[in-house]
Amino acid sequence: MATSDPVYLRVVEDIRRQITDGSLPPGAPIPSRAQLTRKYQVGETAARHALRVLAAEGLIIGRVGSGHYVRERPDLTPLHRWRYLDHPAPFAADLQAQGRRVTWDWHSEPTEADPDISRRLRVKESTPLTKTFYVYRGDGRPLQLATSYEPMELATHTEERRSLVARMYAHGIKITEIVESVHTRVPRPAESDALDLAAGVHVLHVERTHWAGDRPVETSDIVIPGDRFRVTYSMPV
Amino acid sequence: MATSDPVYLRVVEDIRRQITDGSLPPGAPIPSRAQLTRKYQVGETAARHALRVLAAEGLIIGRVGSGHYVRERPDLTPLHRWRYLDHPAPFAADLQAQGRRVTWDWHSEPTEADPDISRRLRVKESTPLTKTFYVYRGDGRPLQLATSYEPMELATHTEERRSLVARMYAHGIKITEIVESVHTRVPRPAESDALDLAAGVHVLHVERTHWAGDRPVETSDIVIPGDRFRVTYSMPV
DNA sequence: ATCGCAAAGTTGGGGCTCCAGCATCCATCG
DNA sequence: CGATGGATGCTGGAGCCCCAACTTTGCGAT
Repeated sequence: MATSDPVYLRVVEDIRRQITDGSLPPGAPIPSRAQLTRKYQVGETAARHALRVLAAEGLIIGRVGSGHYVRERPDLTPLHRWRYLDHPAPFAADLQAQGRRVTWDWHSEPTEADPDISRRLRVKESTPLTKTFYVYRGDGRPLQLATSYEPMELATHTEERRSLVARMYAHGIKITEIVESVHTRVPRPAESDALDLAAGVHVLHVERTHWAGDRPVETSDIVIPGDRFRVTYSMPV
Repeated sequence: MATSDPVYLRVVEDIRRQITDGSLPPGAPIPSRAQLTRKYQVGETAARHALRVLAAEGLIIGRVGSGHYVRERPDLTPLHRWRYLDHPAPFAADLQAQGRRVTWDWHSEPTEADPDISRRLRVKESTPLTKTFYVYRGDGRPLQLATSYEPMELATHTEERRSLVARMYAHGIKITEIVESVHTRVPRPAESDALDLAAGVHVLHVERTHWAGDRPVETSDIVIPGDRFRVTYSMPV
């Protein structure tokens, strides 16, 4: 706003405006470093920094050798990778940070054919899947349920306390993207039991799928009680 | 992991590990650029980049002239600033990005004494507050409700389509932090009406407070229907 | 013993440069 | 006519440098 604002911010704000108001639609290419340098009369450092900030915000994506492009779907959590790597359930890391003792246990079993899950993993219904059921507890009380489905040949070593990402990596599969969809709903009876839910309490349902390139390799349903679920976070402006 | 990994990542991962395993507790100072350069035998660029990444992740905070420190509360949304500046309600920007036409209207009125709100704003119960009620619609259908409370003398110009942050800035108040707490609950009758909720549907309740330094200057309750609320986001790993 | 001030350290903005690796495109060769 | 190969342009990593603004610290003077 003021003239003393860092110059890279001018670039960031101008491009951001163009993206949010639609003049740069999804998929549109962003000017390259060299072009930005000329267009906004800034140094290369500022141009690079602007692109890096926009990429970190999830608004654009850089493709090596090609250029930067407006993302199809804005990416809400580009920089929170670390809190997802060691836990199949979100918020567990946050709860730990809040000083609560989080523990979890799980067991795996083969799963019968489930059209919905097969569709999510884009495999034939006959493909054998491994279903792993997790219960998360905070200070002893059940906090979250997670049900994870993986193709059976990939699901080795689920008994180990290793993250999915690390396990897949051992198979030569590199997880490149996680897609989550969140909504709330009425709990199923089994869920009410497992979570020790009071009558009438709803749950947050997170449907998460791990992708390796354009192939889904794991999908899970995470169920979080609405009354016990309370996340507090802050952001510096 | 591989030796070909960028060197700054080695620094990031080592510091991150120390923070998550507790050897660097909240408030602890992170070595400075110069110290990191020596300690990890990397260039200054790599050291700076590592600190920038950790700061962007919300794990550490940099204080000019002083140093970087482990944050007390990990910051979940450092880089999503932009999506909060123009909307008092979260997800509105995301819905727009999904191609839905989001509109909203609002009206302000003075509010009677409310101990709970006064407590949240840390003002005496006698302090006059302005209450602004927002309704967000996506393609005509009600999507979210928001009720915002501000001290009356700050709440001028709420009739303008300006963001809270910009309005406060005009008062010389710089919003430095936003704290949100999220849980789900049963909707109140008025909310069911306004949101056109089917029976039995629960809502997401977001309690948001804008802080200027250590002083809360606005607080709002945001209500989101559980059935209509569906956010999908992706993250590159 | 306390106050004030200067020096040293630190962040954040900005600049310039080099290079590896990848993508794209076009021209040339079979 | 089609396939191959090279030139060109782009990103991302990395190095080194300079400077303004701010904090912290310690010294020296009162």
